[in-house]
Amino acid sequence: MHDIRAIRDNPEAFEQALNRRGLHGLTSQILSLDSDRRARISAAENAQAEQNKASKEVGAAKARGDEAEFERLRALVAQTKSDIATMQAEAADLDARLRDLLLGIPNLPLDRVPDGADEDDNVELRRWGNPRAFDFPPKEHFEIAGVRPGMDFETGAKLSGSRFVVLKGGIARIHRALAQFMIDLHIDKHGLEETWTPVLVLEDMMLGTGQLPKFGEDSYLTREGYWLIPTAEVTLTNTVHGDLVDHATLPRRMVAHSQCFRSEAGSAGRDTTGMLRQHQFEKVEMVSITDAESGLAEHDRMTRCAEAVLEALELPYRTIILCTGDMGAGARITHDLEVWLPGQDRYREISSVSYCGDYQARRMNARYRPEGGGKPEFVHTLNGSGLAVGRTLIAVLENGQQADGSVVLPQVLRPYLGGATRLSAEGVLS
RNA sequence: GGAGACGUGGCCGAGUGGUCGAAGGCACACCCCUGCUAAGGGUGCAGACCCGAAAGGGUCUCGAGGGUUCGAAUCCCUUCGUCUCCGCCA
Repeated sequence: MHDIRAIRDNPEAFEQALNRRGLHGLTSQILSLDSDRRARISAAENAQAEQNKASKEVGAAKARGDEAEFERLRALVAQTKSDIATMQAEAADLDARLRDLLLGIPNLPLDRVPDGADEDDNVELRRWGNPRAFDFPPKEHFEIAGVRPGMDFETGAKLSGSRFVVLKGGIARIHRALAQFMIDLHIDKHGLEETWTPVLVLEDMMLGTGQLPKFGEDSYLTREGYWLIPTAEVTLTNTVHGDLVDHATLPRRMVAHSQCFRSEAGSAGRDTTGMLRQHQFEKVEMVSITDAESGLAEHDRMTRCAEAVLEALELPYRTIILCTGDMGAGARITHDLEVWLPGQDRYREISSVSYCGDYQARRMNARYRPEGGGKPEFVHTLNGSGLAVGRTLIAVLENGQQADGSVVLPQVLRPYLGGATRLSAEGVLS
């Protein structure tokens, strides 16, 4: 959510920044609502001040036993009461409308974010690793002989419908090993705090990180009113929801391995084969809560944390910076990591690392007191995948596949696989 | 699921119809004293919003929403959250 005062102080800059997001004319709408709102508030407050004054005099009159004056003032107060209620209602209505409008407006891109309409305008920052040269046509993950016994889409569909999968045997173990490896790397090498959170949350948390009010159809809502988190960003970030945290505890760097649930409304027909896009998947998520000064540096640090996972797994990738049109609503800048998938012969998103500034913090009302005292300031929040586990599984399988249908696995997974380094063409670890 | 209790400022915790935005403690900031792995004294210190160049003034907020009342942290209703006991259960 945006700071109305910042918009008032510099409407041109705000409008220009929104234009880069493809939004036009919102600023004048906001300002006009805001001035109406303030006029109403002033009127209501002045009326209230008068009533408060009269109320005090009522008490004084009563105390000195002046019944006539008491009755006169009482009647006066009663009379102005309904007027005040009307003015207050109007002010509250305008305030709510302004808030709703502001809640629906995306964050402002930083200057360094490239302008663009869609993913074609994203800018590559760097590449790591060389895609392997195959002496046979590489297959997609679900076509590889060694994978097929352990990746059961039929049973997944029977149990839960499309976009669900059942993993078995060696595949299930590799999947689990990947998640364990990632968490260990982040806590042992990167200094993040391992965190375990609920996957069902209250509605206010979804508002806090920005999934609501605009993107509710992307997530699942239970009968009891709980939302299933689409990412642990929701729970990790909202750990400071409503808090005034001690500055000395910043930055807070957390990592969680969680189930994620997405309805994938709007992506019907995309990535329908394989387990690239599922309704339920696992992700290792990183979240940092920082102060205003260190947010951007933290963004680079977090990007490095995610890149380190891919490098340890020997998976070629590229890091791109998303253009204004491709960036999520809450972000001021986003780095995507795209891993090389030889079966698809292209790079695919496997991590997204975003710096949100104080956008989420305003929604959550999460603040810290600056060092040496002073007014509380909003924290800055960052989130990034480190990494999407299912997609990492795909990348490991496709990049390690052999002509005979077996798969050579990354060395770093060995301790997590009972010493195994290969998945045979029959789907057995060895 | 049954019964009950609770929700106050950064934290703890008093306060049961007006003099309460709210005692006291802790934490924090500054000052004084003292002098060394401590302690003592003083002062300040909730947030949001509105008006104002500022000084300053005003409004609201004691989980949230509504009600009673001239007046609500305090009484009533609803709701969210938390806790305890019982039941069930991984």
